[in-house]
Amino acid sequence: MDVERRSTGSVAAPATLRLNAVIVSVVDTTPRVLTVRHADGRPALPYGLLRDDDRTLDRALRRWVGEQSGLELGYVEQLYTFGDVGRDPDETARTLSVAYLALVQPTAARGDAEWIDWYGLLPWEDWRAGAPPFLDAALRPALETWVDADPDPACRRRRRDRVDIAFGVDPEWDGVRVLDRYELLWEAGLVPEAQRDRGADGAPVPSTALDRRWQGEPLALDHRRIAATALGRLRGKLTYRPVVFELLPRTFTLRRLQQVVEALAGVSLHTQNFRRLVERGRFVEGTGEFEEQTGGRPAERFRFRPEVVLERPRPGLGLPRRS
Amino acid sequence: MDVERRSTGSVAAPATLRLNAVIVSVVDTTPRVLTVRHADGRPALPYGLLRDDDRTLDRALRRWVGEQSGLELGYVEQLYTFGDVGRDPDETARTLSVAYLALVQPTAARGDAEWIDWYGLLPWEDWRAGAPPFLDAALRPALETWVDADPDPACRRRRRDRVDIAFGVDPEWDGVRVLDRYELLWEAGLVPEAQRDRGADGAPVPSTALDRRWQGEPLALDHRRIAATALGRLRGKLTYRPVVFELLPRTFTLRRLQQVVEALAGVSLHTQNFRRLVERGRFVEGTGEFEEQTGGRPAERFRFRPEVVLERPRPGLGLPRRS
DNA sequence: ATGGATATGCTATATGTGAGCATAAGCAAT
DNA sequence: ATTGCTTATGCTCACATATAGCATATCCAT
Repeated sequence: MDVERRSTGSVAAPATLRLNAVIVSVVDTTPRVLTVRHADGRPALPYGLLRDDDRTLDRALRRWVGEQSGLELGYVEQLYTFGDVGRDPDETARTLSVAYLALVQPTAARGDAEWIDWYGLLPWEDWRAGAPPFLDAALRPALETWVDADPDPACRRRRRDRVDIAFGVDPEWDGVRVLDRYELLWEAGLVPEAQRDRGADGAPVPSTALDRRWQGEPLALDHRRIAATALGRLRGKLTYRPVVFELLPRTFTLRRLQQVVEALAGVSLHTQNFRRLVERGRFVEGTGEFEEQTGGRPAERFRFRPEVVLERPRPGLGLPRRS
Repeated sequence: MDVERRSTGSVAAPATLRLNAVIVSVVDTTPRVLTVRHADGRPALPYGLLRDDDRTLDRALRRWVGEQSGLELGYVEQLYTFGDVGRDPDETARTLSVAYLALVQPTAARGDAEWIDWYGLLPWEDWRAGAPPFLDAALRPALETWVDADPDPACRRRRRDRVDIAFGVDPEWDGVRVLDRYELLWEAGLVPEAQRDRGADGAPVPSTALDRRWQGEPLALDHRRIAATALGRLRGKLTYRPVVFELLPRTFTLRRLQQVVEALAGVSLHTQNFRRLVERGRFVEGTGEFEEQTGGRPAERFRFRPEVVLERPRPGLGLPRRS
C-alpha cells in the first residue's frame, strides 16, 4: 500500500492488507471451521491477498478461496476489519485483515486445509447439553478472581458489570455475545493468546489459572477472536434471515434443520415449537418424499422456500429454548 | 501499504487506506450527518488516515476527528469496509475505506464542516408523515420501468423480487433495508452517482428519468452509499441496544426520547405504546423535575438507566408503529 | 409383541403488541 | 371563570405469538 503523508506532517502507517475467511459448515451435529496450518504450527484461518483485477473484495475472496481449496463459496458476508497493531508479532508493519464469513455445505478439505470443531475453539459456547459444567466450576470463579484483582473499586465495578453482561447470571446467557466473552477471557488472561499477545509489551498477565481443557484450542495470531466474531454474527443473523439453508442440501428433514440450527445457536430447542415456527413461518415446503433411515417414524423431506424473504420483512428462526 | 507478491505470481494491488466517519446527531426532529467539502465541491464524509502510533482503528478515528472538528466522539462502531475498484475516479490506486458510525450530541460544526439532513440524502427513508407520496407517484414506477427493461425474463424476475423486498409492497416496508434501496436506485440509474460512477466503464446507464427532487442530495464518491449503510445499521441497532441515549443530554422528556427515535427510525410511533415500552423496559427513571415549556401539561424529565443492559439480554426499543 | 426412538399434532397459559379511550394539567383567548 | 387547545400520562380490550407440556403416530430392533 502506498505510504501516505498527512497534512499534519506525520507519516501514515505502511500496512499489509489481507482478507481472512471464516468458512463454516455443519457436519452431523458439529459446526466446523476451515483452517490451514500457520508458520507457528497452530491452525489459522485461511487468508488471501487482494489483486488489481479483483473488482470487489467479495470477488477477491471467492477467487482465492477457490484457488486454495477448490471451494465454491455461496453465502458470503463481510464481518469486520481488524487493524490493531501487534496482531502479527512477526510483521514489522501493521496488518489489516478484512474478515469474511462464508457458509458452505460439507465438503472434503484439500491440501493442508482442515475442518475443526468451532466449539473446540470456544467450548463455553456450546449449551446444547445445558450449561457447560466447567462454567460454574472453573470459568466464572476465575473471572471473579480477575474482577477482584483490580485495586480500583470503580474498575472492579466495571469489570463485574462486563462479566455479568457477557456471562449473564441475573438476566440470561445471550448466545450472541460470543465476542464479548472471548475478549473478557483474553483480558483476564484466561486464554493462551493473552500471554502471547502481551509478551511484546511486557504488560503483566494476570496469573489466574484456568485448566487448559477449559481454555479452548487457540488459533494462530488473533484468529480465534475472528472466529468468535463470526459465531456471534452468525447467531444473530439466524434470527432474522434464513441463512441456515445455505448449510443444508436441497432437501432435508425438519430434524436435520433443527440439528443445524442447534449446532450454530449452541442450544437445544423445543422440537414441537421449533416445527411450528418453521411451518407457520412458511420457511419450507414438503416434498412428499420420506427419509427411511431415521430409526423411527420416517421423516418427510422438505425444501427451502426462498419466497419467504418476499412474504415477511425479517424472516428468521426464533429460538424456542430448552429441549 | 506494502506491495505484496502472491506465490501465484500476481502482484497484489497497491491501495490507499482511509477511515471514514458517519457522525450523527439529532437536532430538534432532524437527524444530521457531519460533512466536509470535497474537491469536486460536493459534501463528503470526513476522513482521516491511520498513523503508526494509532494502536487501534477506533483510536485513530477518535484522534483525527478530534483534530479536524474538535468533536469528542462517544459511541463509535465500525460499519463496513468498502473496497470496490473505481470508488474514487481520481485515484490511480484502489482506495479502501473503513467506515465508522459515531453518535454525538448536537454540537456546532467547525471550519468547513457542515451538518446536513440525513433525509436530504435519502428522502425516501422518511416515513414520519406516512409514506412519501413521490414513492408511489415517481419512484416505484421508475423502478418498474427498470425491471421491465431487462430482456431476460429470469433477470426481470430477480429484479422484481429485489424491488419487492427492498421497497416492500406485499409485506411491508422494512426500515432497516436502507442500503438495499439505495443500491437498487443506483443500479436502476435513478441517482446521479450511477451516471458518474459508470462514466469510466462506458457501461450504459438506463435512461429512466426521475425528477431531481426525488433523487436526494448526492455526496462525493460513494459516500451516500456509506451514509445509507450507516442509517440501516443504526436502525437495526436501535431495536436491540439502547444507543439512542448517546444522542440525548443527561435528562430528557419522554417526548424528546420519542422524537429522537422517530427521527432515526423514520416512522411515527404510537405515543402510549412507546411509553409503555420505555417504562416497562426500565430504560429510564424519573428525576422528579419537570419541563415547563411544553405548551401543555409539564413533562417529567427522565434519565437513562444504564443498568438495563445488565437486566435484560437485548434491550432495545421496539418500534410500535403508527402515530 | 414390546420398548425405544423419532415424527408430528394439539392445547392451556402466559406474554407481548396494536389501537383506542379517558383523564390530567398546563396555556391562551373569550 | 369558561372554553378550547395542547401535551402528558394511565388504562383496557382484542389479538397475535411464545412457552411448555401432553398425546399420538410410525418405524426399528429385540
